[in-house]
Parts: sequence; structure tokens; C-alpha cells
Amino acid sequence: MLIKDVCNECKLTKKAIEYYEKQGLLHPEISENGYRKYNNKDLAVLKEISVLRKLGVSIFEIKSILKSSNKSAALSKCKFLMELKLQKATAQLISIEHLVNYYDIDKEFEIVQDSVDKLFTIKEKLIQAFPGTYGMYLCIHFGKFLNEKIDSKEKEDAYYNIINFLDYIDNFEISTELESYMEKYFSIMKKTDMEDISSNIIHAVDDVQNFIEDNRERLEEYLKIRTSEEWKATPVYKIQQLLLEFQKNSGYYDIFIPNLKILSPLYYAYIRKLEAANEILVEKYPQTKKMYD
Amino acid sequence: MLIKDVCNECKLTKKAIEYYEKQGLLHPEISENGYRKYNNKDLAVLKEISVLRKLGVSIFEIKSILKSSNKSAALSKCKFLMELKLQKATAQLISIEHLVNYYDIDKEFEIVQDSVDKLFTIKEKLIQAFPGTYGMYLCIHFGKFLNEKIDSKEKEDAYYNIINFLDYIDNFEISTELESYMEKYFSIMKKTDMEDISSNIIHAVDDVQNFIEDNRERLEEYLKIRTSEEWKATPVYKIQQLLLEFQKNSGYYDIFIPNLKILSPLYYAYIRKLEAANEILVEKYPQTKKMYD
DNA sequence: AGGACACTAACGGCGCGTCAGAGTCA
DNA sequence: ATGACTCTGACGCGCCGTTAGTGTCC
Repeated sequence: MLIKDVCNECKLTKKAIEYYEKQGLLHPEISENGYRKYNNKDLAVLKEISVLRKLGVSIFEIKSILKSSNKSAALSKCKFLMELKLQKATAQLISIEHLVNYYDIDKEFEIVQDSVDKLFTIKEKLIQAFPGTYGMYLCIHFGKFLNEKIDSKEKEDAYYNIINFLDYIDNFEISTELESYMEKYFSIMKKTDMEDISSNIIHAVDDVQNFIEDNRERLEEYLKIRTSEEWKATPVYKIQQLLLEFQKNSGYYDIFIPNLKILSPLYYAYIRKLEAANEILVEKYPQTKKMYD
Repeated sequence: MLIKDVCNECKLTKKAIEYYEKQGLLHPEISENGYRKYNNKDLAVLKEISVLRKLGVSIFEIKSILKSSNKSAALSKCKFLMELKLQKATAQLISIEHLVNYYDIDKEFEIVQDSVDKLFTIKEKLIQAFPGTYGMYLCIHFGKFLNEKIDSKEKEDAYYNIINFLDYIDNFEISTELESYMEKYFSIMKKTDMEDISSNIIHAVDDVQNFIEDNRERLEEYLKIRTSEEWKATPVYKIQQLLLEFQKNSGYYDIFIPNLKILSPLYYAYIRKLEAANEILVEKYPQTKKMYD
């Protein structure tokens, strides 16, 4: 099939198709006269690109989706990004409404700093900075701690420390090993799965006693697996190790976490609970102690 | 004040400020050594730009807001654009959710064409094509007629005719007279005002008999004004004349309206009602006949 | 032979970010 | 003299649109 027909089929322009080819998204056969011949596979790819572009997915993301073995999960990250964008746009619209009702720039200036700018950049950079969908997980897990107002000098400093840290991380060398493990085992998780995990953790931390009692059987089963020797052969263990290493090397524990504690009192409270919860757990199940060594 | 301090004050980068100057948004004094000196007025302008940019307002729109005598009304147009963008983003997100749940490109391809692409481009182009806030008014007035599904070949043709017409209009020479009148008298209307006017018209058309009876006094008052000789000296009359001329010359009545009738059965029904309503009105108040001559 | 196709290549546009190189001030 | 600051200017990015010029098929 020649390009004109492809344009009609896929609702794309010539220029767009040329561009996608230049970006390496497809490689149509080129005849002797220089004309491109698109086969069914090319058509399917172009149709996929066409849909995804119209849904606002970037070429970069489309690349990873096309390569991915689990397209739904790969798209899930885009969905999350879109939701963020939507939230931001909603916040912007609210401010515009303020101004339409009463055009007071100085007043809105203060609001915009906090509600539009600061609240979103951390999340955006989190997603950017961490490999694969891990940034998204952090975003979900730390979500509510990142919505607090920055109402003191210390918090502002903490904010900028985190921003700088994330910019730094973004250029950080990730071991290709971690990256490939991520792609292989982490990318099959959708956003909803992550939310479940996160809320389970928070729920467990919130009330360890009850959690232990309610889930005694499953917990003991889980601990048996986690402390077994076979566990160390699983890819999940491997990922955990690699992630731990990455976080230690990157300054996650030295910069990100301490500053998040300052930025968010809510997070500080959560961490204290987490530590207390951990103590109780270790007391009941001493074997958990060396789990994180 | 030198640039560094201005950056801190207004939360802008040097490059951004340079860019705004190059775009002609401000003209700071330049000292002998070539350094720029920003005064309070420059600061205020930059702060305004800073806020508006963070709210997603484009430089182009900011230009017109800065010049405008009624900033709230000027912003109202941006608000409308943002709402459109938000609606589009919402529609996109819904489609992404479909795909995350079940990745079927062919199925989504059809949906995307209608719900994301076609539904919004007409409105976007309407706003673009017509001068000032008039496009926005048309958008509001024709709003619900532009949300219908394109489910036949004829409608699709009508759709493309309208799109082409709007692209053509966009490059159409507008008399500077109309433009300046628009800026002066139409720009003070906010979106909510337009909505009121539009819904009043639709309501009146929907049930002329009752409308005439309910508003007899106001109507007769209005008709007295509209048919008086003094009326022809008012700027509103002038605008109406210029707009009418513009619409006649541009093909509004020859292309846009007929195709809209095809595209939207709802609009067709509305027009028939409008004609009937007009007949009744003319019957009761013969003087209205020459009102639109 | 004419018109509808195809190709390549260069430049534009938004809103700046990112160097590079050179001058200025305290 | 040093460092913090200023200037100008060129290039880059994402995603193509827009000419412009040339070649190919029917």
C-alpha cells in the first residue's frame, strides 16, 4: 500500500508518517523507485500510533508501548500522567475563575505558587526521575504527603532539596540490570495494583496489632517464603536488592526521605508509626529482623 | 532593579524575561553599560505574566490581556479555551482507560475519531477563526449542535465543509473597523453573559407565544428602541451591521449555516422553529420586518 | 502530455532551556 | 584579582506544518 492510502486508513498526514519513520517506529519496505510500500504490520502499527497520539500519548511513550509485552500496563503509566495533567489543568482553571471574577494578580500570585506550581512539579519529577514505573509507584505511595502546603522557610528549603535531588537522579546512571528487571517484572503492574499495595501497607502500618492478628496465617506464610533460601533465587528478591542498592547510592535515604519528613508532617508521623510497627513485628517474628539486611 | 532580583520577585527565569521582552511585552530602561533596569511598572507586568503563564495562558493571549481595558473579560476567553482543553483531556482519559482495561486498538480507533477528534476541532477552529470573542459566542450558542455524532456520509461531508470554511475564514481579511469595534464593545462581555444571551434566545425561540406574552412590556420597549432613528447612531447597531456584512462576505450564510443544518438535525429543528417564531413576531409587530434589512 | 502521486530537504513555531563567549560590577 | 553578575547569540526540543523543487506512475 502506498502512503496516500495509508493516510486515509489511519487518519494520519504524510508528514506525521514520515516523522514516525524517522523516529524509528516503523521501517516500511522501500521499492526501487524510492516509493515506500506499507504492509499490514506497518498499517497496524500506524493505526496504533494514530490512536495513541490522539489520546495525547507522546512519541517517547508510544515507543515503549510498542515494544512492551504488556501494553495495558505500559499505558497505565500514561494514564497516570494524564490524570496528573488533568488535576493540574483543573487547578489552573480554578485560579482563572478567581481572576475572571476579581482580577487581583498579587493575591493570585501567592495561590498559584503553592497550588499549581509546587504541588505538581514534585510528582512530575518523581515519575520522570525514577526508572520505569517505579516513579509512578512512589507517586502513588507518597501521594498524599505531596499535597501539603509549604508554609514555612524550612519546608521551602526541603522542597528545593527534593527538586534538586530529583533532577540529579534523572541523570543518574541506572544499572542496565535493574532496568531490564524493572521492564520485565515491574511493568506488568497497573496503577490499580500499585494503589492496592500502597493502601495495604499504609493500613498495616496504621494498626499493626490488628493487622497481625487479622492476617496471621497469610503473614506467617509470607514470612516463611521471604526468609527461605529459595526466596533469594527469585527475581523479586533480585529487584528488591537492586532497588535498595540504587536507593542507597542515589541518596534516596540520605536526601529524599529526610527532606520529605520536613516537607510533610504527615509523612513524619507515618514514618514514626512505621518504625513502631516494625519493632512490634520484629518482637513477634524475630526472623524479620534480618529480612532487610 | 536588576534582572536577578526581578527573577526572584516574579518567580521567572532570566531566559523567560528576555523572551517576554523580545515578544514586546515590556520595554525596560537600558543603562549605559547595557544592563536593564526594571521599574515598578515592569515588575507588575512581569508578575502578571508570571501568574498567567502558570495558569496556562499563551503569550499571544497575554498580549491581548495586557492591552485590554477589561482584563476579566479578556481572560474569560482563555477560561473558555481551558474548559475546552479540559473536556478534551477528560475524553482522552476515558479512552485511555478503555485501553488499559482492554487493549483493542481497532475498537478504540472508531471511538477516538468521533469523541476526541471531531467533537473538539470545530469548536477550536470556531474560536480561532472569528474575530475577538465572537468565536466564543458562536461556540456557546451552537455548542450543543456541535456535540452530535457524525453517523452518515453526508454529515461527514458537512463536517469537512465546515472545517474548510473555518480554515478559510481564519485567513479572511477582517475590516479593521469591525475589529476595533469588537475590541471596544464586545470584549466587555464575559462568558456567563454570553450564556445568558444565548439561552434567552433559545428559550424565546422555543416558545414565542409565551415569550411575547411574558415579556410584552420589555419587548415593546426594546422594539421601540431598535426601530428608532437614534438606534442607528449607536455602536451596537454599527457592530451588527459590520458583523452582518462580514458574515455575508465570508460565506457564513452560504456555507457554514447550510452545512450545520446537515451536520446537526437538532440545529435544523432549531432553525425551523426560529423561522416560525420570526413569522409570529412579524405578524404581531410588523415593524420588526425591516429591522434586519 | 498532464495531473496525481511520490521523494527529499530546509525552514518555521511555541516557550523557553542550555551552552558559549565576552563584558561589568563590588 | 576573583567571583557574581550582566549581555548577546546560536542551537535544541517535541511534533509535526509548510513551502519548494524534483522525480514517477497512469
